[in-house]
Amino acid sequence: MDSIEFDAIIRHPRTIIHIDVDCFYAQVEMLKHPELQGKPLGVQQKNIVVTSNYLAREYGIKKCMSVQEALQLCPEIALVNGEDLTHYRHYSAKILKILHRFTPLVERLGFDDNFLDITSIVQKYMNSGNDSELNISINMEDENPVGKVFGPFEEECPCGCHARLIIASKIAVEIREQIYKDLHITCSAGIGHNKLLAKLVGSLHKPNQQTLIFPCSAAMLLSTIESVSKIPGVGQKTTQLLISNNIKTVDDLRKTPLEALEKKIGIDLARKLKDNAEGIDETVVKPTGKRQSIGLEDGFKSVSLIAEVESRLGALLRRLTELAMEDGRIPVAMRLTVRKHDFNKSASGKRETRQCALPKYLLPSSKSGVYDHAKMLTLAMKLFHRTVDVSKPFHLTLLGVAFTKFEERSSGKNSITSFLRKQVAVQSVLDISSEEGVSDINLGSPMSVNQDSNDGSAMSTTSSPISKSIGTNNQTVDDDVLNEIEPLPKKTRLEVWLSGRRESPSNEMADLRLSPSSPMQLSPKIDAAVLKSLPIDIQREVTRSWPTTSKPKSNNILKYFIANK
DNA sequence: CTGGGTGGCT
DNA sequence: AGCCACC
Repeated sequence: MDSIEFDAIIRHPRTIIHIDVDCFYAQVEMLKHPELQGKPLGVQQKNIVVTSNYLAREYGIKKCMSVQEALQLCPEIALVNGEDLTHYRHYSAKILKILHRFTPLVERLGFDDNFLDITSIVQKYMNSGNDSELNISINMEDENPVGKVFGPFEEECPCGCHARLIIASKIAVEIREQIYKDLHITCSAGIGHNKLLAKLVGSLHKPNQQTLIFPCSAAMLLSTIESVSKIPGVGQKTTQLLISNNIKTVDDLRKTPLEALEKKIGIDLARKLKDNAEGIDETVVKPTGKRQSIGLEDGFKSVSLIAEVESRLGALLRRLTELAMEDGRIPVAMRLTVRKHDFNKSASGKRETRQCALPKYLLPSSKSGVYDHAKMLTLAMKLFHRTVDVSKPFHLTLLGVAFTKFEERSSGKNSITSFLRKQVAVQSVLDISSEEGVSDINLGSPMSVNQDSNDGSAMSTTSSPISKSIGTNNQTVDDDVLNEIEPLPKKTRLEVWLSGRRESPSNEMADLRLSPSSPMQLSPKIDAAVLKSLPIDIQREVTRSWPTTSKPKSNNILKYFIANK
């Protein structure tokens, strides 16, 4: 037995707390809507109730249940739209700040799931009865843990972990109390000597509770969870792989010899799972740094028109650049995500992504402080054309855009890189201005193409930055990427009209929505004229009925304007 | 009739 | 770039 294995089995040197915010989205929504206090509440994204408060759960509402199902179980449930994650992100950041008061060793999984390695904090309390930096008093006299304890209380482990875990349970109370005091948000906690145990044990008693596990109960806890799918890291695919090998429970996993398992599922996975089955997990708490990507997605029933793709991407990009500004770092790559409608499966198809560099001149200059949204959209559309063959009909069910790499800034805003970047930015502004005329390119007005009047007539007399830059084929020094873009077809009236609509996130086509009870907002006359103005291939595309699971659609352009949510 | 994010591995 | 996983 080597020393690592030795450590894992009879020494338990680390002390880990897992903090899980109770039904996070639902709690945030209850804070936003105090009038819903005491009522069952669900958070809805598209047709899904992604989470609910505990009152709603009493009716049997589960995570990611369809709205219809949820309403059947609990007709009086209040449903709140949770597609915009801004508030959740906000609270998540506040929670992280509180956790950082205790230790920088915080690993986040999602917005509401955190591991803290408090080994050194516990050590300080063990040594001196307090932590000089962490100004929190802990009752060292009481030898009993706070909160629940999983498993029988057996004799102390010779490595001394019992005392450490008991102190940790008191620190967990402090953490939860501080989060509640500052934010009025409740959390549950799990305390153990590794991440696996801390996470699993914390889920035993919720909400607003905490549970400790001593190492001697580890194997028992793992037996208790039964299904292998409960092991963190074992998702749908791995579960199916294991089940196809007749392994359903953790005990099945335990009974399978390592050598046999390695042959079935691969050496790495086999070793990890065999360890986990015994409650062994040596993975470290990896402090979560800055996000590696910042992205937004929008899902929908179907998008088949380039104009709508452009419109939706424009909306996503505007919000994305806001997020990037909040983040403060400078993105240097852009990724586009699409999900194509899959006719073979009733469920959603797989995603495809395309990435490209984000040229420096697209970044906010220190002068204007804004992104050039028009060129960003042009770049995103270039990625789109690289992903989707628009010469054939396409039916997308999701569009996403993300910034995926960020400029390293060695120091603050006076660093040499920052200085150079400003010079470049200013230079590129000058270049554009001198070639196009300052009045034509409106750097200070993001996405003017989409923020112009709702009345499409304005668009016919004012050229957008996009059409301008294409029409003049401008060759600024920094156009090394954009000048490769094949010229977009001149905008049709339909496209102009569509892209000129004011949008709201996830509701871009609201103006186009037709309901049986409301009069049509698009007159048949305009309809025909718009249709005629389309290129012939687009006409065919727009008027073609595409196969669906339901009855064939009529050859009427209006159906493409009917709400797709 | 399945959400909107993230990160890691290959 | 895709797959898988997590919340």
